[in-house]
Amino acid sequence: MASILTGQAVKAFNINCGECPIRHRAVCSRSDTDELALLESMKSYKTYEQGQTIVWAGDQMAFVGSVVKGVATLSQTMEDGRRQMVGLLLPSDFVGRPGRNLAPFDVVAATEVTLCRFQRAPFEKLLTSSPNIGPRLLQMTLDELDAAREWMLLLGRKTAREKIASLLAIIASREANIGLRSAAGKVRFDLPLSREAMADYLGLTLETVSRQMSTLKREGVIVLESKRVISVPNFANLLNETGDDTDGGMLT
Amino acid sequence: MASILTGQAVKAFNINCGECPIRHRAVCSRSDTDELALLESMKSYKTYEQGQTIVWAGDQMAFVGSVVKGVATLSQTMEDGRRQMVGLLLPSDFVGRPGRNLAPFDVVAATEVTLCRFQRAPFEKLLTSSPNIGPRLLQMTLDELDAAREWMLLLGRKTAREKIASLLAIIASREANIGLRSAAGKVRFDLPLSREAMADYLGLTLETVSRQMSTLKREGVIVLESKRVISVPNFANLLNETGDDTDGGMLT
DNA sequence: AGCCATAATTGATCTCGATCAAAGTTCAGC
DNA sequence: GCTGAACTTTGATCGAGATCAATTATGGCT
Repeated sequence: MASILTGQAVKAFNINCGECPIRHRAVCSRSDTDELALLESMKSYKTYEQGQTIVWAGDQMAFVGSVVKGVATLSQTMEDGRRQMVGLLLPSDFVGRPGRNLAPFDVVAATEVTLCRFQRAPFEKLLTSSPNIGPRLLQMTLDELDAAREWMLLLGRKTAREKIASLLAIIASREANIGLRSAAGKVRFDLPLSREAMADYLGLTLETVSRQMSTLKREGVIVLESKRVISVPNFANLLNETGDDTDGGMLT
Repeated sequence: MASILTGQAVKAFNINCGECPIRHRAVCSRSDTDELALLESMKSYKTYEQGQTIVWAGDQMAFVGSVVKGVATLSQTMEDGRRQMVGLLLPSDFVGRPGRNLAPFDVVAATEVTLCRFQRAPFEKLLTSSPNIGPRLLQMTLDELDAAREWMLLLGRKTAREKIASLLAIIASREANIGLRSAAGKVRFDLPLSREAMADYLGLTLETVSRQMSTLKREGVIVLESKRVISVPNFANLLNETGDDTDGGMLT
């Protein structure tokens, strides 16, 4: 299932990653014990503090891996400072591109972020020798592509209100691990982005984001328990504001 | 090289495709004679007339293949009719998604389009047996992803004028087979899209597209030889209007 | 050529979101 | 608990692009 949220919607590895608080999703099948061992020996962890740039666009990227903890963003910036986020990386999302030396976009830690990393070179060697990893990566990338294209609809055609509602619905469903169409009643979740980061993602200004949040709050669609903690009394009401097909949600 | 133009920037197959006016790009290496023969036996051609929908979003898609002639678009539509194009398929671009049964977006013939098609099922079997096709498809998909993300910047942050200039620059460079940074002098090319299709791609209305075209024409940046044939007296001037880094173009 | 349907241009006006500006919050650090 | 910096909200105004509405090409057809 592809999420509109991020190019990295699909989880990365299913190595039983010792110290990781999460289990990476299946790239290797459980029977690929050699691959598992090799991957296990390659991995290393690194934590980045909030606001820190993990990789600059155009720089070498020596590793691939996945987010263990925290939230990172993928974004690009124009010369005059206009910025557009092109992906949001939540825990278990994949980072990096096999076969690609240079990072095409900035990767920035939106909160404190811990990555589980694998050296790119040996990982790519493994890619050619294991019959399972390649197809899995292709499927992941196709999911990211779908997500990016869903976001193109949001950026090109949705109103500010619809954009905000869409973002909140997606974050809510991902954090709560519910499907977007399961229009359950009350949902409560943490918003891991500043108003400015939301604006960068939605193609808006931070003032417009703030105003729309206030409006949705005034109308009772959302409740701001604190600036970064939101609860949604009735998830169906939020979905109604996204502009997406009501009986289905925005996913294919 | 990824193009901002389309998710399908990278060419598809390098089969010496008998009747095809183009040569499909390398998926199989030349030595994979068995695979080549198999692919050759699977292929079939189909022509769609202008305006015809090749596949509807949500429908089964029994084939993969590539565009031989003409221009097709990938797009999605909201219930109320708002439409956003998410990819533009030019000759030699790949169509369809291995491993995916359902089409996520509408595929429409913008001009008369001829596809060279392969049944999806046998193609996927080939995918597992050949060591070359998989990695090639992964690289293609990564290029499409880069292109989609470049387009997100355009949709979210560029002005109408910059959007038009970007689109023209990309089509010009693709049709003329020149790099975006080769700021050569005069370029002349065919515009295979209606004003409405351009608007759908750029997240604008057709009136705004028309107005910006007129403005660029009035200022001498472009010359409208006919409504669908454009010449650019000085390509560098057009690039200057795209909002992208002047000494490099919009590609990584 | 002339006709007609479709595509494109141009004009007038409106509106949503941007911009400029000023308070109000929150929280880390002393 | 205070203080100050960063973040957020709110207000006033502006403007780019949308919308509504005519015209004006254009190209396919008889």
